[in-house]
Amino acid sequence: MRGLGSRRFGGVSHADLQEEEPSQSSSTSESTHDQDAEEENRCFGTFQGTIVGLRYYTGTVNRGEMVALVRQPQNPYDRNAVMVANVYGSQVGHIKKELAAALAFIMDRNLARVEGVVPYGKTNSFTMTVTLTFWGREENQEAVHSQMKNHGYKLNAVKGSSSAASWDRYGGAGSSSEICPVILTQEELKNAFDKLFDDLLEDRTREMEAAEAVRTPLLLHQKQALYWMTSRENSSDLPPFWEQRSGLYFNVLTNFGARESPESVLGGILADDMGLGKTLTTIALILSNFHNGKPLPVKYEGGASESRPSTSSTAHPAQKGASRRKEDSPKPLQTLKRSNKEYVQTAALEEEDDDVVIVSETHADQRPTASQPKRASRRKEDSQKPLQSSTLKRSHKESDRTAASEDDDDVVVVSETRADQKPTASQPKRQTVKLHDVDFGSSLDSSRSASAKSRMKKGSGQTVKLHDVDFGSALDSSGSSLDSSKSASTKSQVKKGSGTSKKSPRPTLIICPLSVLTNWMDQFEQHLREDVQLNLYLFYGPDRCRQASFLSEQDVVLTTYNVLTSEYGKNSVLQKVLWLRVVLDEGHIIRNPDALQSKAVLSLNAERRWILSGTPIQNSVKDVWMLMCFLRLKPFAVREWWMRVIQRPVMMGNKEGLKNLQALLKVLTMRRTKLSKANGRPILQLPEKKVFLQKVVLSKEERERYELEKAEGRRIISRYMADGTVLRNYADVLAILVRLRLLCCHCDLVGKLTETAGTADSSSPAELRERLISKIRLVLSSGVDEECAVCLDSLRQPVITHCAHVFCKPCICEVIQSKQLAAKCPLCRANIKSTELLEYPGDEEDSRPTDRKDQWRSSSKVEALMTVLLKLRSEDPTIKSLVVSQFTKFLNILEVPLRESKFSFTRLDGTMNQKARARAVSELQDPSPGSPTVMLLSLKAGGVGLNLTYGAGA
DNA sequence: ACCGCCGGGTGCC
DNA sequence: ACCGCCGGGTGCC
Repeated sequence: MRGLGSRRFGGVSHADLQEEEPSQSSSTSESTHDQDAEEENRCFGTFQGTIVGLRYYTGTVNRGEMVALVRQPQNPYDRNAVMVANVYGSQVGHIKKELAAALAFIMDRNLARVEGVVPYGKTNSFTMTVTLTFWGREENQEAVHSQMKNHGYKLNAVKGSSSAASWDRYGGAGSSSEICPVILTQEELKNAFDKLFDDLLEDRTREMEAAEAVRTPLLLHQKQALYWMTSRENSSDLPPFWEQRSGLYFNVLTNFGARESPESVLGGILADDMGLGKTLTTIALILSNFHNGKPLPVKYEGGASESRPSTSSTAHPAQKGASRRKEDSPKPLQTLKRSNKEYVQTAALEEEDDDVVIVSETHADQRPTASQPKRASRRKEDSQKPLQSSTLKRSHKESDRTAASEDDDDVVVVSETRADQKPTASQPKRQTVKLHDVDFGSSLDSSRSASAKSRMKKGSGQTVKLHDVDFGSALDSSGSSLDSSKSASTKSQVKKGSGTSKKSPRPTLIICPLSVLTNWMDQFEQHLREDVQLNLYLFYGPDRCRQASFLSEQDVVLTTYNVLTSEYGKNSVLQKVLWLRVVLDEGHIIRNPDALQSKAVLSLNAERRWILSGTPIQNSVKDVWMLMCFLRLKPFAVREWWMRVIQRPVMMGNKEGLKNLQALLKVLTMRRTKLSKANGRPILQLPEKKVFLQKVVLSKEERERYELEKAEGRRIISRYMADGTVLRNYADVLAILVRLRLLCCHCDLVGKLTETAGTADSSSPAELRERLISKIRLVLSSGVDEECAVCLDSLRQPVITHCAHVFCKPCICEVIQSKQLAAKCPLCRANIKSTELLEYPGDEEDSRPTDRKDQWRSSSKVEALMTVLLKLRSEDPTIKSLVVSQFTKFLNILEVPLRESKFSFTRLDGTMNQKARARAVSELQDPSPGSPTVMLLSLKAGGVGLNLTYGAGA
């Protein structure tokens, strides 16, 4: 569906992604994003057309500026209408109707992509010339020419370098002056990127110390990253490709000019290799750069500190980064003075374990009398939920006046102590809630809810606004357009919304894959000074608090992509809160714009946005678009402009295009590899990696079984090959390969061959169902990390289609819904219906090998492993080992001999909840004698981001 | 639009 | 005059 975007660019926008508004064009298309760029690259010619009706619209264009042509089939005056919009999405006018009649035919049938450039700018207030260029597949050229001819128009041929060069002058989005485009290979692209980042390191050498709340000293390259990130967040620089020219803000790629400055991109991409400390750097950023380059005002246990770094703001490196900010005037110290403080305490929560003390404080100039103790937060703490904290015990009333933001507001601090603390608790729990509220004078509670309400109201008002604006303006739906007065009012409303409480947003939202959730919590614990009281809320689990007011008061809210996605569309509280910053860990996982999680992420409101990713460009340039969308870099949040200005030129080998892409990434990205150097020295000194490859010879019996299955598998696959049905039977093919790999581990891991490799066609519905269920079970229960082809992430609520392909249920349902009866399987193009989806019934808990010890038997691989483990233990009884397998059932088998040999071990696999995972990791890391020395680790659950350091290195 | 088009007013030079 | 011409009203799709 979105493949059509380039032809009806208005349909693809934030509005489309966020609000899920039905697009104006109701047509659907099979084409994918890729095809746009790779196949429609022939220029059919150009034509001088006319834009009319300028005086009815506010959108303006400059000389040489690109415009978008958008079909308006629903236009009541002319169903052939073609609307013209500028880069910000403001309508400029319409294509004259006679020409529109010709274009509509071409555009509706995708015979050509029509791009417009305004060569002269506004010469009168009624009409305007536009140079149209037609691009498309070769086989459609004739049809386009004849259609134009039928309407009395003749395309000007584009031949030779002269016209190409003139096209380039209009914005350089077309072909380069070379007639033959050079297609860069993936490899060349990657090299170009790597070279780019190498060059970058030379001018990214400035450092910044972390705030004192950060305990772990930063390595040099981390200080450099911190400086860079801080300066990006405090930047008032124009976004890439924007320049200020004679009082106007000007986009050099599209030639779009605007009177007001486009918003700076506050954030970017931290693309360091794994292991360089992206997490620590991010934690340091959160603590070190709150507003105006000041540290996050955290409290310190014992009340000894008042967030000291802010008192030395002039000396703090953060200030250098912040100095470009307009309103950069560090608040004088006296605003920090504590006067007329008033502490109120209330034990509020009834939960046996969770006494709450509200400590509030008033300002000198406030009515000091009326502060009423109220229950601040009704968070019902599930004792299972590991609530992160870096402190264990705290006194009842300690409250620090902290410099919170430019507004010097009052800060109400609501904190809580626990009555019965277990000093030894491995999971210290704590609830510290800081309320920011201006007028808490009368009743804390009522003012709070009033303020929260007004904030919420403002928020939804903004949404309504976006729905209401006309189509042209809706193209710019980031809610921050600078162009039209309508958008300007939206913008001011946003400002107001967050300013109702005269507070800038406080919390940072971190979104990460489930597998690294504990890692984040551990790292907060590990890297913060012990006495720092950070309000970190884990937004996870069934009892998570969904109160916007509560979340707004946190310093950090940590959640997963799955939680975010599952709340998306249900009026999620995460979308209501205005975040100070949103951090996407493993941010490349939003690279599929059709995936729900991508849409959910784009819908978040934040001042600053960061993408953490070891591999920001996984496959190609295409991956970058979603990142730019997330960062809200104008004008690329609208796919049309990204395609036209960056992606298509790059894919066609246009040097200018690649240069532009590089310039873009250069500004927004920091990337170091393990081999990178900081100030001439390697940034990382890891012990040398040693790989020992031990080949295990199968026993005779195992080998026979293996060969048998191999022959059978070969037979089945070659039959599919002969029939040309390999794709259709991919599940079977996968099954065969998985079976062979399982056999290499242990024969008991696979059942009889006939069970899974069922015959393909003709069976009763019941048989079909049976077969599909067994397939999905095989795909899922093997422990292989199977991806959903729609969202490219691990399967969530897996379902299997009648064509035997497995997807996340929400993903495939969305596909079906968008295509209705025409829905086809994304993998094999077979027709699919939502009624035919079969859900995964769950693992049949058949005889786990461990359950039947009597029947347990070993295998060659098990023996080999045990030999190694025993040898290691005899050399060093405390040595710790990780045993990794893709197959959780194999881990089951391994438990038996491990127990037999009296190994103490832990286990981490995908079935374990967060708490269990955390316990498994911490147990393994326990250095005391008798602690586990082996961890059984499933590759899927532990493959990404698990921080399993042990010993000195930590 | 410093146009084109429409339709009413008008009618030798 | 069932014309031509004049000049005011008007104007995207």
